[in-house]
Amino acid sequence: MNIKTPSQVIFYSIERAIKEYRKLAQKKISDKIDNITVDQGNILLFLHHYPELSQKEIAELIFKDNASMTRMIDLMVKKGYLARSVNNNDRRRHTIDITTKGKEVLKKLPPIISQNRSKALEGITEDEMNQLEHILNKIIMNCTK
Amino acid sequence: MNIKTPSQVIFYSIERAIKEYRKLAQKKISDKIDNITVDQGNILLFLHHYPELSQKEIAELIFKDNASMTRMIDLMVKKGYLARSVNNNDRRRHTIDITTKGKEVLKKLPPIISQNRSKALEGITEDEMNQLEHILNKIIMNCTK
DNA sequence: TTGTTATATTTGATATATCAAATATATTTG
DNA sequence: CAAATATATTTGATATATCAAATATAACAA
Repeated sequence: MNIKTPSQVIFYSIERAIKEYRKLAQKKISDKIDNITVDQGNILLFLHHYPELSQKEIAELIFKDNASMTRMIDLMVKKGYLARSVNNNDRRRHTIDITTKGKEVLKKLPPIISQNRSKALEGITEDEMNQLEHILNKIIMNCTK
Repeated sequence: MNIKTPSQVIFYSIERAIKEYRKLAQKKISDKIDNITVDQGNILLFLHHYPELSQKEIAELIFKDNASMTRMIDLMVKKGYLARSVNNNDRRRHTIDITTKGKEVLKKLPPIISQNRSKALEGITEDEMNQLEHILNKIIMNCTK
């Protein structure tokens, strides 16, 4: 396969970068909190800031499928981090509440996440981050339009 | 959550970009080839170029776990794209051969992939690709070192 | 050569991804 | 209002991700 053109390599790099970051993030979270995945942590954080979110809305925010979201929330309910009840304004929707156990996790999460980001972005300038953001947005637009 | 700093957003963008690209790629592949996933296509391509690859080596190339690789190859054998046999030089390893059915897929794959890349990278300069590559590599290094 | 250590693959358990179909409730239209 | 359509969630089927433990073979060391 000799020398690869940038376009051949670029998606490998994107994929690898996010996978390595997730691996790091999961490791650091597991070191300090039992039984929580990166995605479960994200769900807690979003629900904390926007308590009214429906499953569908959370799914969009963290780029998951509705079916995945049902199962993730199921699991988090089973583990005692969340409680699910029918929303009386719209009985199709569910209201998701964070339990005391979920709130305990929420206390520990932010510093870990911010350390993970710092580590992963070490030596990268604000300017580079903006470039990265800008180019990735182009790719996202190209793929979704 | 008001205004987000670049570092808060960047991993979301990376994740979203690769997910949207994968979605596009899978759709375009499924349009023309039955019953093949993006990853299965990648396995075929790598095996085509490097027939001697072991499962472990393929796994590294496409950033998969060994356990995932076992199951992916199992499935591809079951579907008739690959044949697996013990390597007589090292009986721990398996030799993976591409079947006639697998070769049929291989013929159709490259133009689809190249179209997908072109679409996803439309309007992005070579220079931007190199920048992207460079920054992503920094992230990868930071996460793995 | 035997015991120890290393490597490749598999298996089990659990979590997530994705599509399509099913279910329940809301909303819109004739 | 009744019928048609839309939306939110669930379920089933299949694929992949990840860790840890098991298995088989190879390579090395005493």
